[in-house]
Amino acid sequence: MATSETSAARQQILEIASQLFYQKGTQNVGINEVIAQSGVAKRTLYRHFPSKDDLILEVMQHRANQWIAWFEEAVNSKGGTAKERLLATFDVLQKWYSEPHFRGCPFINVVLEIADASHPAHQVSVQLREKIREYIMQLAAEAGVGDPIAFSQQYLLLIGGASLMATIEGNPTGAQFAKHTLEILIAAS
Amino acid sequence: MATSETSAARQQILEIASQLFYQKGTQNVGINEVIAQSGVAKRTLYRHFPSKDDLILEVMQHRANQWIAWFEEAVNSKGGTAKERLLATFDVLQKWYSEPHFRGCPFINVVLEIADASHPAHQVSVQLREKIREYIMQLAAEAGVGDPIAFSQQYLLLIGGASLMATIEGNPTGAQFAKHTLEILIAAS
DNA sequence: GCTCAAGGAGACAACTCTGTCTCCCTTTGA
DNA sequence: TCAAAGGGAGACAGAGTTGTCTCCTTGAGC
Repeated sequence: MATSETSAARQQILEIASQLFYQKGTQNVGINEVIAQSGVAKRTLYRHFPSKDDLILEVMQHRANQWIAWFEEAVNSKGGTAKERLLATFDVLQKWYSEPHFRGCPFINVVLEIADASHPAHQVSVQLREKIREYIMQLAAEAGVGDPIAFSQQYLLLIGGASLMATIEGNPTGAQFAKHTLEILIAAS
Repeated sequence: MATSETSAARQQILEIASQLFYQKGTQNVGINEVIAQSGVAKRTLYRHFPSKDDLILEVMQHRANQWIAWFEEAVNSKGGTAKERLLATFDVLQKWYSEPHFRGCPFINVVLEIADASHPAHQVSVQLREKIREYIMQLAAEAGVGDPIAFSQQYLLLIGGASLMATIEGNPTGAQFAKHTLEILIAAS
């Protein structure tokens, strides 16, 4: 029997909502559109998700888990020294920015789309940033960077800046500027 | 006689809308709230601004003009060498991030809040970024930086990253990380 | 075979939003 | 003096939103 957590309808709703929320923005997608695309009854959606905000939260949590796993895996599979992997992060990101349906970093998008800072989905993005920082800090320590904590903060600046450039100007090459900056930071440390 | 461009009601609407849009987000402020706070009739608002999108556009254009003038003035008044002024930009920004009612960079906010990239207000932010870049490029050239164009792009990364950090984490100290990074970039050029 | 949860279909309530419209008053320039 | 424009107050249309409710069907485990 399909339990409440693994039911096909639930998975379908999450998948469709994830796509729609990303492509059009959470605020520009109505529940009616989600159920129409999912081929699911409204009653069914509200049985699994008490409110639209709950649905948004769960979609973002799922997306964040997927993203960090994908990111670390993509970087680690590049191999090489820790320094090489640090630099490779921006190659991975540039590929992401260049994907045909890229419409900005979903975690930046959702924070700014939902102006209310107390919205739970806001925390998902903050926590993801922290996970990224910790991963980078580890790589930096391994690469022998002088102050890995400060370095990881500077990294957050660069990844945020590059993602913003990709989002606002639709320009994926911010990643290369960031990579170049990172190289200088490592050399100077 | 108060012409259509300088009328008191028009100025009042722009001012109130500017505040409300910034504090709560353009999408979370209704026309009814703008007119209630402005003490103006709905008919009057629509006489001056054909639609809410027109109002948003005009508010953002006004804000962008104000911002770049304020920024350049604040930096130039710091005096010192071109290099010192370049670095001082992030002191100016940190002060901005620390203001009591700071709620993120309004130009980043509006782009991501209005998910539709074809909205005219989107262009205002893109153009402002370009104005910032040109201003920085000039300073960089004056400071004897090797490649002022590439440098100005890297600067956009840093200002975007710092503004994002201030917005998402409510942490104004991103400006100091950015300043430190900028110092290294200048030294390495 | 029976029970009960999951699901489909969709009406409906109770909002909110933008933009239009009417009616009337006030100010000002010719 | 008078016409025209600016403005105030607010009803209203029309579309949109989230979330609730009823009624019906299906299927799996006991």
